[in-house]
Formats: sequence, structure tokens, C-alpha cells
Amino acid sequence: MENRQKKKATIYDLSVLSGSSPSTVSAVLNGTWQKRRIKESTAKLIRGLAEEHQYTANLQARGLRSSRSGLVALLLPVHDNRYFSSMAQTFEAHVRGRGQCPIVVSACRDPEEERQTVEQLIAYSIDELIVAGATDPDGVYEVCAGSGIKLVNIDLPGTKAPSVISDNYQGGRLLTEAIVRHFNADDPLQADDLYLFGGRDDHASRERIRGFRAIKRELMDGDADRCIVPTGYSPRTAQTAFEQFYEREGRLPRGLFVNSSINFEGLLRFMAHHPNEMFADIVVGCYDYDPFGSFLPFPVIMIRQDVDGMITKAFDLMSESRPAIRTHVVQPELVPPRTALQGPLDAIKDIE
Amino acid sequence: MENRQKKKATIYDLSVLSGSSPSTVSAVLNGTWQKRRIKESTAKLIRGLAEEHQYTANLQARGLRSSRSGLVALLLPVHDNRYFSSMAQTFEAHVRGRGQCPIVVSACRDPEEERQTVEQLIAYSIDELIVAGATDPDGVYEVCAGSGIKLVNIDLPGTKAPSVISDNYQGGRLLTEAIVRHFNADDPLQADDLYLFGGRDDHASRERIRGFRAIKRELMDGDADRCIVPTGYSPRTAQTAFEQFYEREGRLPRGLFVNSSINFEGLLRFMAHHPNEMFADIVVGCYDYDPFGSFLPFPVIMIRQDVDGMITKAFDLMSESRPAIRTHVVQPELVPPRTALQGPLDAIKDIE
DNA sequence: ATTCATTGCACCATCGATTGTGCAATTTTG
DNA sequence: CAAAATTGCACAATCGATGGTGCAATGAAT
Repeated sequence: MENRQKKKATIYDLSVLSGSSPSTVSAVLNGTWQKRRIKESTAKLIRGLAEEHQYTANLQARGLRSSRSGLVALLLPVHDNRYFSSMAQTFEAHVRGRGQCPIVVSACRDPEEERQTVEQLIAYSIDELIVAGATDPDGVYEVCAGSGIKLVNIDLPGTKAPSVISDNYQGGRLLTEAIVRHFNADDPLQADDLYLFGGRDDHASRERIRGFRAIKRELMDGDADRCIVPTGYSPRTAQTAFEQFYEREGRLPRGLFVNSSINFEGLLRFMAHHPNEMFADIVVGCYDYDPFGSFLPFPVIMIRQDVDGMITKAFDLMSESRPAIRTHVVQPELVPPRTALQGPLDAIKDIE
Repeated sequence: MENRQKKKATIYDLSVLSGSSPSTVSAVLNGTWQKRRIKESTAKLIRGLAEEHQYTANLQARGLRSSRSGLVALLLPVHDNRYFSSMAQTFEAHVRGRGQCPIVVSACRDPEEERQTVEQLIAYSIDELIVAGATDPDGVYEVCAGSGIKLVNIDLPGTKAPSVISDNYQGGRLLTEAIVRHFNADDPLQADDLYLFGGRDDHASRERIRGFRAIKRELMDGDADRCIVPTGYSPRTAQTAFEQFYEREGRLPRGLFVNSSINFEGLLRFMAHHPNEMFADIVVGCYDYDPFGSFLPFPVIMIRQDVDGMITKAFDLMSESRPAIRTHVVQPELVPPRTALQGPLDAIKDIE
């Protein structure tokens, strides 16, 4: 009854109740009381009152005074795929582990939205920011410049802040090679039957394409520009690309390198209009891992990026005082078909 | 050069530069200047200076003064599955549409974590909060009580705040019936060959189970408690349950109602240790939709909950001044096998 | 030429916590 | 017992924005 009051208690309320000054209350409740030589008994009294009245600090006030907030943000392009959602999950675990408050926002892969969102975050005095897969990382940097925010790019590199990315070239190589080798020696995959679909003109796509071409040249007799079909990161445009190919050729390529699980959803949409038999002889390599994708009716080889490794590295960089502006590369992992890997959810304790 | 200063400009800086008072600057920049009868020319001058010096309001200060923040939060159990990640995506679009700032956090399905997280959010003067799939919605309410936050439960209902949930009973019926009817008449599914795996003792699971049993009684000759195997929402425990069943019976049930896509991942893990042939005669119904899950090598029928409908309803409720404490029910949708539905990502414009 | 209304803005208290500084009371030292 | 050192805390400025109130200057009405 008594502690179901309407307004939240402040240090001033507790100050009156305890007979101490607000600054004493503040010191006791934020842990600096030893430094201020507050008596243990005083501290105990105040802590008791705080407990009794359910005191919680007004973090906006604290943030205003100290120009910090305890908030750590992750800016994603989108939430709705397993790569980024596992990144969010991993990120939260890390931030909580450091005793801070994680928040996740997305900016729809829109440079203007990215900048505006970050501006908002800065206005809330976010302490640290991880920008994942930004369309314009350096634009984000400009917004952050001079705000004192710690900034690390992840997934796509920038030139103004430290970055942590996957080795997309190596991943592209691994995946392409695995596709090629998945075919039997008696009916090997031909160079003009191995296509790459998806992605756009960003660093990750370029590197993966570079790896794709390198393997094609090394393992097969050639490569061609028409074997590369960038579609942007969208299911719809990818679907269109598959359908156009099918219109033209009457079939799909036997070897398909799909540049992201988002583009893979375009292939699903295509599949919905065609029977499974059409995919009998096909091998798909997908950059990014999705557990369900791994068990489709045809062989699906996937690349899992080391999200935990990247996030860990990003926080390492943030804890450095003046991290070098360079790009750190983390190795991704090849995932054979029909593989159910553990993910960040496995770290969560189950009740039930 | 000159606008690359180290510290952010404040209304006091602009006040000096413009020769007006801070309150005038404030009024001009927050839009209340008409009400305060500021001259158009003064306003224009100040807006120009603000632009030039890249002024952005300190939202912590504003929030402190006005005890509002412009932040709207979504509290999820976890990020890393398509149901909740699409919820995050949809939520963000709605909040941005209202000109506010969305933030998403997760609390790992841990009641204590839920309460602590919400306490933090309140400390930042979050204006509105949607709590999705909370283990203890009423516990969250207690924390919010008297803070003036607008609160709506979603996915799992509470008794202290308005709630929006799926019609899980109806969804359970739909899904169970679809599983049964997917078998041929010449070799129909028997009651003791239709199992439900996953979920726990929450409202959603209970309702789905109720629907499951109702259909079993209506369409088949019986039902049995042993056909229901709650595992909690975790891939690992679900996997164990499938493996134990397999140990015991030497096979899986022909009809499988899997209570969430998270539990379905447990089936994937089981699949990784067994050949596809084992699943030749199986029909799976999964509560929650995952596009990749829909295309597995056996028929997978899914339920898609109307996330957009639920979020829309939730915001409708929030905009009411004193919404009734009741539970609103939204109809879910049955998704036949091999179906690639559009999702919230389709609303995002593509830049190629 | 007064009086009154309107315009246009400045002043100041306030939101709740942090932190540098000062000082009385107590304890220690010589 | 006086001087010095330490303990324990209060005071007050501050962070940046908001909004109620007051007041001078200008124009309108009588």
C-alpha cells in the first residue's frame, strides 16, 4: 500500500526521509560513498529507505549530468533474418555481460535513415555503437564525429572507424569450391552452369564475387560476367532474377551461389511455383546460415559468419582507448548440408 | 571546418549567437514558437543558426524536463527466430511511422530479467512499451505501475494490462486438422500417431494443446496425454524429446505438431543424425511460420500469426486514453507446405 | 492624449542526479 | 592540552531543455 505511491522516489525524497543531504543519498546509491567517506551506518539507512520506497535512479538525469547513458546500441540493416537476429542476440548477451543496457534498432539499409537514427541515438547520449552492415558507414561516422561515442563497424567496413568483418573473399572461395566439389566426377559442374545471384555493390558482395571468380578460374575452365547476377538484398528482386533466368534457359543453373539468406528467400518464392523435381540436380551455396535452409530437399551448403567472434572483437576494440582505424577480418565457417548448428539461443537457460 | 567543433551546440550557444534568450531558441526549435508569439524573422534566424551549427537537442535533457522521452520499446523473449524478428521489424515500421524512436530489447524468457530490463527502460522514461511473450506479464506490470508508461502485452496475455494475442485455440485446431487431412484416406493417421511436441505451461501452449485435443477427439477416435510432450522453448530439449521417442519407438510419429519454430529446430537437430528416408511418411505442423521451414523435404504445414494485425491493434490500444484491461484475439493463418509468404522486409524499399 | 490590447520576447524555476569544495566535529599526535 | 589530521557530511553549481509569468514596446480605440 504505502510503497504503491504514484510518483517515483528521488534522492530528494530519500534525503528528507533519511535526514541526509541529497548528495549523500546520491553517493550512497551510486556506489561512490566510500570515496566520499560516508559512514557505513548512514549508507545502510539510506539503502534501506531506497529499498523500501523502491527507489530507482532517473537515468535521464544521471545521463544529463554525466553525459553518458549506459546505453549501448546495435544498428542493424534489418531484423528479420537469422544472420542479423543472431547478431542481435549475441550482442545483447555481451552488453548485459558488461552490465550495460543493450538496445537494437534497424535502419532499413537506407543511408538517410541510418544517419537520422544514429543522430537520435547520440541525442540520447548512447555510449557505444556498433553499426552492422551499414550502407554508408562513413556517413554514420560523420554524424558521430565529435560526440564522443565509441563506434565500431561490423559486417561492412568503413574508413573512418575501426571495422570487423568476415573474410568474405575466403568465404566466397570456400563456398564456391564446396559447390563445385559437391558434384560427382562423372558429371561435373561446368563453368557456365555455376551462377552467383544476389548482393549488390558493397564490400562484402565484391569480395565474395572475387572469391567466386577465383575458384571458377582455378577449378574450372573459365568465368563470365553473365554468371553474376546482383539483385540487391531483397527476396523479390532475387525471385525475379531466377524467373528471368528460367524463362530464358528453361531451367536453373545446376550450381547456385546465393549471396545472402535474404536472396535465398527469393529462390523459395521461385520454388513455390515449380515442383521439387526441378531442383533434383541442383546444389545451392548460401552465404549466411539458416538452420532451416540447411535441410531443404536439395543440397544446401552454407557459410556461417562468426558472429560471436565479430562481436567479441568489436567490444575489444571499443575498450581500447584509441583503437587503430583498420579492418579486422574474422574467418567464416563452411556448413555442410543438413547441419543444425547451435546458436546464441543455446546459451539461454531454459525454464520448464 | 568551423562546424566540426568538438562539443555539441546547445540552445545556450544559439542563444548567444542569435542574441535571443534560451527559451526563445528552445521554442523555435521544438515547434512551440507560434504559441509563444515569436516573430517569424527571429525564428528563421535561429533555425538558420541551428542548421549551420548542426544543433540537435539533447534528448536526455528534454526527457528530464518533460518526463517523456519519445522512445517506444518492444521487449522480446529472444531475437533469433523469424516470428520475433518479424515482430521487431513490423514494430519498428509502426513506431517510425508515428515519428517516434523504436528500440528493441530481449529478456531471454527470464522473469527476473524481464523485470530488471523494464525497470531500466522506465528509468529512461520510455513512453510506451509492448511486452511480447513475457513469462510474467503481470510482474512487468507491477514494475510499470505508477510510472505513467503505456503498456500493452502481446503474444501472451496478462491480467493487469490490455493484451493482444493470437487465437491459439483456433490456430491449434487449424493446424491439427490440416495435419490429419494431409494423410491419404487409404492410410489415415491414427490418434496414437499424432503427437504434439514443445511449448511449456503458458497460455499460448495451453490453448494450442486444447485445440489439438479438440480436433483429435472430433476427427479421430481418441486422445492421450502421452501424445503431448512439452519441452520448453528450446531446440536442445526438443531434440532430446525426439530422440527419446525414437529410442523408445524406433521411429517418429507420422503426425507431428511442433509447438514453435524454436522447437522445430530441435527436430532439425534430430534430422541431422538420421537420413531423409526416415521422414518420408511424416507430416509436420509447426506453430509459427518460417519461410525455409516451409520447404523441407516432407510436408510442413505452418501457422503464421498475424504480427502486423497484432502490432496495429496494440498501438490502437496505446492511443486510447484508458484502454480496457481485456485480451484481444487476432486470427492466425494456416500456411500450406511449400509456401513463401511476403514479410515485413518486402515493405522496405530496395536500393540496388 | 489616455487607456487598453496585442505583440514579442526575457527571466527564472524546474526536472533529478553528480561532484568539487568547504567546514564542523572528532580523533590523533607531539 | 594545543595543533594537526582525519572523518563525515552539507552546500551549491551544473548538465540542457521547458514552460509559466512578467513586462516593455507598439498599435488600436476612445
